[in-house]
Amino acid sequence: MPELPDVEAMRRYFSATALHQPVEAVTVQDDYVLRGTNPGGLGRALAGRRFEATDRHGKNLLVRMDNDRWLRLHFGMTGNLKYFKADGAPEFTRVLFRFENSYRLAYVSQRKLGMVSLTDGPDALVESEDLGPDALRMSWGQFRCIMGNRRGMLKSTLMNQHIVAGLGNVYADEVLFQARMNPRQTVDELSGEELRQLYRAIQRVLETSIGRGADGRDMPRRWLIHRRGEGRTCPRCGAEIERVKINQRSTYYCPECQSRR
DNA sequence: AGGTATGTTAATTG
DNA sequence: GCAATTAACATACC
Repeated sequence: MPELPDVEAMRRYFSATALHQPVEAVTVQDDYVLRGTNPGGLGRALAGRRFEATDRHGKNLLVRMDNDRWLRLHFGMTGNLKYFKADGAPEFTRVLFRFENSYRLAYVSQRKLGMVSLTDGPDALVESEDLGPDALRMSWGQFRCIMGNRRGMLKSTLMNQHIVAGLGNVYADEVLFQARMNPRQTVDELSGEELRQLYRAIQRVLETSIGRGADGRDMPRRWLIHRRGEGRTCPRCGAEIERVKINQRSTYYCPECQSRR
């Protein structure tokens, strides 16, 4: 689930549910996900505080507290938030925030590859993690500048969070499909016009996905996202979709529409 | 048993 | 500094 559009959906969910209420307690059910803190430290940092605002950078959800410290949530390969009023918690809940109104917010991460930490804010996180600009907020000029000296494959470059933050395996494939570019093509092979088209494809794919609630099933009919799997065909030309490994990850693309030049 | 899954990091080599 | 490769991490499913 958690690439940029999914995290944006979670950010909106957090904003709509868990702001402005004092945190009564924090229960860490599995401290594997904590980074740079521990259950006691997290509890002391949050107890009695209120969450006041949310932000997002790439795949990171950031939440500002009333003392201007920030909570950072990253969801790894599996992850979700669940706000509820009841006892117990969803399966695979790793951290549970309990509010004074007796509601709870569960940070759920089945595979425990997510990360929960404290930070001084978005800028501090970008600095400490050496993240590239947010894929949806970067300007064309910024993108052009960043890609200027790169030589790597398009797929690898788009997925590298240190270069551009937010695209993961699924959306990197979708962007390249929409831009009709081969995932193995390298950045330095693109003309200025092609780079511009790639930028536009990133913006369009992410905006469309967010606009549809980041639910893969609701994406446009002609998107590649529906054709990830063996023996599927291209929604544009009917050719068989190919699967290759790039960066140890399955990469799907249409050999006809996305042929190399 | 082995491969796969929407993620990140470190080590190694060129 | 950049790029590619490999391994590791944790867990469920086919």
